[in-house]
Amino acid sequence: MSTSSRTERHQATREEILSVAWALSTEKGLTGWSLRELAAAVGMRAPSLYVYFAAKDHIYDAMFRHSYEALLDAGTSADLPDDPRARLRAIAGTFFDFATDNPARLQLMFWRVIPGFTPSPEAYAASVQVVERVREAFEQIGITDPAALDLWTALMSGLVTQQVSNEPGGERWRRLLDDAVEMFASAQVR
Amino acid sequence: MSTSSRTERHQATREEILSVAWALSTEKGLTGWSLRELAAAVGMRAPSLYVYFAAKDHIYDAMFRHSYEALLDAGTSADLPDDPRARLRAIAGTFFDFATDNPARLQLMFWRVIPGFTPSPEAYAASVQVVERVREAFEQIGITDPAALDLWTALMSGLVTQQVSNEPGGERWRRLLDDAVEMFASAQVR
DNA sequence: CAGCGATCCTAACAATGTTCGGGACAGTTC
DNA sequence: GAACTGTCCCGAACATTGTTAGGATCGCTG
Repeated sequence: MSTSSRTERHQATREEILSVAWALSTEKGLTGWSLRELAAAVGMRAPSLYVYFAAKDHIYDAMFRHSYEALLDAGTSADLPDDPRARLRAIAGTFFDFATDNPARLQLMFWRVIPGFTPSPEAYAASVQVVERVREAFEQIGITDPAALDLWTALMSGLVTQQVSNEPGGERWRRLLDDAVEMFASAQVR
Repeated sequence: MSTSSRTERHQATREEILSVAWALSTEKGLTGWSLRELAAAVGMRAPSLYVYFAAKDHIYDAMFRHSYEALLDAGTSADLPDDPRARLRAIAGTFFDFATDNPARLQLMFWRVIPGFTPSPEAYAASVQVVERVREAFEQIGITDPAALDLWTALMSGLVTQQVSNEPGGERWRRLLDDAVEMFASAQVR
């Protein structure tokens, strides 16, 4: 286990750094911590972080990717009802609750909070996969129009954004979710 | 004109600084310029800016306020048709075009792009006024349910956000606007 | 055992927003 | 007109940021 142990330890440290970065982001905001702070919380000095990440943005990139993979997981584990509208409501609810659960994560995923940060192709692929998953779900229901999918993503992101930026922790837009789904569904059958 | 000329010149310089800040933001991004850069473009050094603004965030605050006042202007100058749905379409179109016109402005108004920046009460009041204006317009049409207004703002912000962050300069979500309005309107009459 | 690469450090760099202290000049007051 | 006062602007400096350079240590590999 010699060679493997080396890269294994490397990987383990990488993930510990990420885990601490998440804790700091949740506690002090996505941009509320410095590399020196992060390093100290892991038990090292700032320059040593560069052994594991080439730049601070690379840490954000890994977090970005993790977020979308987590969303994919949340979407997969949720079991969906058969009735089309109930199914849409379930998808919407899962997404909304996931998105509003951690504001720092939401900022990273949907807002451009970090100046100059653009997700890497690999990280971006994870986000594309999420949309693809929704597309498949829509197809099963019988909604194949790409425009409908675009409208759906706009509606969902709008609701979540309003909730988090105007009434964080509240339910004002959460309560509208079923109505919004109903509105969307009715517009599809014409 | 002694005393008045002093404060007048002060005010004029303040606005010149803001104007240059807008130019820099449009050209290099909302957070793509430094105080030294801004100062140089106005013909002074960074510390002198503090004569006019107590901090960089105060410059952003003034820009934030200006943005919402401009949106209010755009909403006021647009003349609205009588037919309710056509009226909604006009409101939506005005808003969408204004919001997507300047990405830096959109970021400042609706996204939390500047770490730690929160609009001052006076600046925030301008944004409240915009929502209030929409509320009045809705009232005239006959939509008085506050939930409908919340749904509307979510829908609009979602469409604009998707357009700017996924296809800046394009029309993919702009084309959905009338359909979105139709969907919203149909859901109100039940 | 010799060597080499991974890991971690201290020191330092450039850039940032911001503060300090002082100089120049216009306006007001005696 | 002289003295004062406050505004405007500056150079120097500070703390903090992400990041790089160079060197020491230590463990795995030949």
